[in-house]
Amino acid sequence: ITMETQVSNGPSGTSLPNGPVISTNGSTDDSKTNLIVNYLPQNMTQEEFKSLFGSIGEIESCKLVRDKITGQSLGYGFVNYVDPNDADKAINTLNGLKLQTKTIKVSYARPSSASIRDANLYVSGLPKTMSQKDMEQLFSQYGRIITSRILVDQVTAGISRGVGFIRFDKRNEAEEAIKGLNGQKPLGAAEPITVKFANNPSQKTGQALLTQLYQTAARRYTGPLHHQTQRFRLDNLLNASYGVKRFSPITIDSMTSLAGVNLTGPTGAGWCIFVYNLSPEADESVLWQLFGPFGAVTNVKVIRDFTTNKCKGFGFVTMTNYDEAAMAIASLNGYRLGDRVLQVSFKTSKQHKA
DNA sequence: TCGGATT
Repeated sequence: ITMETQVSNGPSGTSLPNGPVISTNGSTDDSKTNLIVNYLPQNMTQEEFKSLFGSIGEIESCKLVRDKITGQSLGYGFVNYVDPNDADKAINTLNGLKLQTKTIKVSYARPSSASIRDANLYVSGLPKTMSQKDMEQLFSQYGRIITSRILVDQVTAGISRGVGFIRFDKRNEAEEAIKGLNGQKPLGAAEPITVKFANNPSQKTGQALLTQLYQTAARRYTGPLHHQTQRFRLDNLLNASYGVKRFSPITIDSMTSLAGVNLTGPTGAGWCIFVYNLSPEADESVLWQLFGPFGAVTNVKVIRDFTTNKCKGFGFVTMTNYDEAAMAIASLNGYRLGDRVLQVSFKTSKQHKA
């Protein structure tokens, strides 16, 4: 039974226990007081959130939305004011406010409803030349777009990574967009795009979650002392690596002269490392174990054959900090893992050499 | 012997 059915015949202004005021048409009417706030800084706390929006006027309720497992902020929240005028004032004064690296967005929240859930799409294979506006234009034929984004390379600042997100107002609009656009080539594009429902933010591996937690904690509490500690630890690791057997001793300096390396840079958030000569049985955990000791690892991937599901002999590791990535490469290139000698280097952007 | 990408 839905809430609407329960209260639709009740008198105007019926209050449910602990609940909002229900209007005669059966829906809560907080459309003029309830706001959604997006693009909050990752480290903002519930208290800071409440304090910021409480400075505008009396708050009926507010909630910073956090990950169920880690408790980490998901970067957005809701504020319900008592007075609609305060909600209006909050939009006018706080929308577009720059907090740290983020520009927050403050707008009226859409009424909570099952039909607006799971309406978020993940799009990949986009032409690098396609702008956010182009993408919106392509998708807008299927419904009302609430938010959209194209992910860009962090260093070249602005080059599209060819992947993005589109949130529709309604789930059925998102479904239609998948039917209409998945596997299709946009106007004049060479490759078809992939359109599917986006993952939830908390669908990472346990290890990746731990890494993210660790990194967030490190960012929050780090200081000069911590940095020095980290350096000291890396020096120890480097010294320890002298004992590693190598079939091809190589220095970081000599690596930079290798073909393709000059094209290397951090993609997304970190430095991508190519690991070759993994066994067919290799899995992600071996990469975490090999690279984790050198510093912050955000992602590992073992490339497998689609049909056999066996490792194709190589994988990728993304590390946040250049120094740590360089140290891992210097230490693990030539490392003997079982009966194999690993080759480890920064990933090149070349397809492959003949 | 260099993928796929999850705000």
